Amino acid sequence: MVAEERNIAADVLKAMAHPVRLGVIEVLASGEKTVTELYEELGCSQSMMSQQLKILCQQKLVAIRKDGTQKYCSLSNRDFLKLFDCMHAHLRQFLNFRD
Amino acid sequence: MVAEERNIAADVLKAMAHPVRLGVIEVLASGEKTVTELYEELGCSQSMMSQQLKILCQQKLVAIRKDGTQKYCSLSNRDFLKLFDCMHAHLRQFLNFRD
DNA sequence: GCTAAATATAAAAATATAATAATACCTAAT
DNA sequence: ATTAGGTATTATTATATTTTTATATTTAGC
Repeated sequence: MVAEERNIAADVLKAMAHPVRLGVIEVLASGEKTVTELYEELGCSQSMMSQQLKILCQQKLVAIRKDGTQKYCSLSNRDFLKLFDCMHAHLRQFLNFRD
Repeated sequence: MVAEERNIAADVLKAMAHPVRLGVIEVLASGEKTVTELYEELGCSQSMMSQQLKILCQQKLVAIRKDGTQKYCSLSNRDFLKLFDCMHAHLRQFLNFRD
């Protein structure tokens, strides 16, 4: 990776590096959801969700389609779901996190 | 992932979400390096490198062993190297980044 | 046109991160 | 004991992120 790629990659990772935004990615792994479904499921405010979704969309991690008065969110790049497996292993193996 | 796991995972991702720290991980993919080798190769100050290494160590992404007056850094968890492949694809496919 | 539901934006305060410069700490060798 | 090389820490300033609250926008249905 050249320096400029690393800058952009850092922005993408930063977009994932937040509990709510990670939650969004995880929930969307099982399919499309509306904004309301997301903030209810993740227990945060509507405003918070709207702002966090914007960040995820900017980095093209999430895509949104409009239908009437609602917006449906889905994952743009399911490839990053691999991260959750790595992360689970890391939490357990290196950060001694157990259920 | 439960909420608390997401908090910790966010911290791990945050540790990776920085151009210098991504650079460190990438350079260490090819093997152990001293602190000096790292900051020379990545073109940043010694102080900066020391601080960034501390963050990577805290999240157990990098391990350090001491030998005399030098410190040798290596990757604790090579599993996250997968990220670079995902990221390359993402940069090209979604963020229209070309060489 | 009015209303209500769904979503977005703005503003502000609190907190965190980034970057630099200066200084301190270790350790091996003399 | 001093020195020099390698690394860490601290302090500071600038900038960015997070979170909350209030308000605005959009659209469907009446």
